[in-house]
Amino acid sequence: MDRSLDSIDWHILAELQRDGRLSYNRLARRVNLSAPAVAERVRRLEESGVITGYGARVDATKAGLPLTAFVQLRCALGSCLLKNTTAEEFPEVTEVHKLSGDSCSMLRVRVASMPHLEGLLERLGRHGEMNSHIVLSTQYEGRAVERPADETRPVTGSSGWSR
Amino acid sequence: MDRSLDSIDWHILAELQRDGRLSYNRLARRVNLSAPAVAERVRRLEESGVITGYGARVDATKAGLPLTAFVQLRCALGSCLLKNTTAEEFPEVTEVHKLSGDSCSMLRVRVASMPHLEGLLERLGRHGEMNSHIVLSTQYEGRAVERPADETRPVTGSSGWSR
DNA sequence: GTTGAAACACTGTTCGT
DNA sequence: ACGAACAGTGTTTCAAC
Repeated sequence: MDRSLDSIDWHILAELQRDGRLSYNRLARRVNLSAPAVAERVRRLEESGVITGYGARVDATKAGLPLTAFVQLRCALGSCLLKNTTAEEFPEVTEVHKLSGDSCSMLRVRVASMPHLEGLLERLGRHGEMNSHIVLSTQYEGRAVERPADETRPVTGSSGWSR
Repeated sequence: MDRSLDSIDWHILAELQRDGRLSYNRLARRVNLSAPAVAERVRRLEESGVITGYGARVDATKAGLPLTAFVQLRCALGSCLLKNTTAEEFPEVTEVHKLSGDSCSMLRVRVASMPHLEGLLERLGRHGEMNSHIVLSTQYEGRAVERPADETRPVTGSSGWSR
């Protein structure tokens, strides 16, 4: 059941990520399969959890939330954000990642205005040392999950440390 | 045409972000409107660019790309990543943001394995000073674009600096 | 995995309020 | 301008090969 994806699966994933409303008919034509066959593959991708759902893509800026920032948080002892708050308290926080390295987490936030960001950072700052980075512009985003190139990419060896 | 979104629009956006395959019939029922009325609103949201499309959500880990990292890049003069490379050369890079502050850009990357990441960072490192943060786990992600709370959030004043 | 058929559901339009 | 019904079309899903 955890068998890897073949190239037709990747083709299906690419098409569905580009247009999640494709019918099995059209999708089947694009991947050169019949509708029932493609329906069965999609069903398997959904049940195995590779496809988690379908959603509309919304332009946050056009919707009135033009500001994005990344916030690195180094949690203070006993006031870790993850253990002391909920997602509902911080609707501006769109992502929370635990990190290796000197900050324990990386937050992504989205706000309507600079005062809004200022207030948010003040509320976040109570939970530890903060390092915020305002996004001036987003050059590239929303790339589809693609099949990784299976070519082995050799890393330059450090001759002085190899034996 | 750039008129702001009312609460029904936000309700529609919430439903469509949760399930992009909702028919106008079901959607209309959920927002207490008729199908033609809701179809017209969705059409406007699409044409005004608030809704940019519909797509399948794919679990990158389940698809064989379990590693994510953030990379802050401080471009070296004359070898800025954005001006000297293309998206095709770096399929692992899923986002590129220009930043304020000491690093000129924040990259988000997604790879299949640690050697894969190592090779990628070596290739990226040629374009400037790098600061990478490996994501250990993602606690929260994919939050829908929501209506911002319009309550003004007053920021604590700094009494010593106000007049 | 493919083809064909039948039932179903959806969309877009038209009309009435 | 909104809501309701109708007709046409496209889709899904089953069967058999």
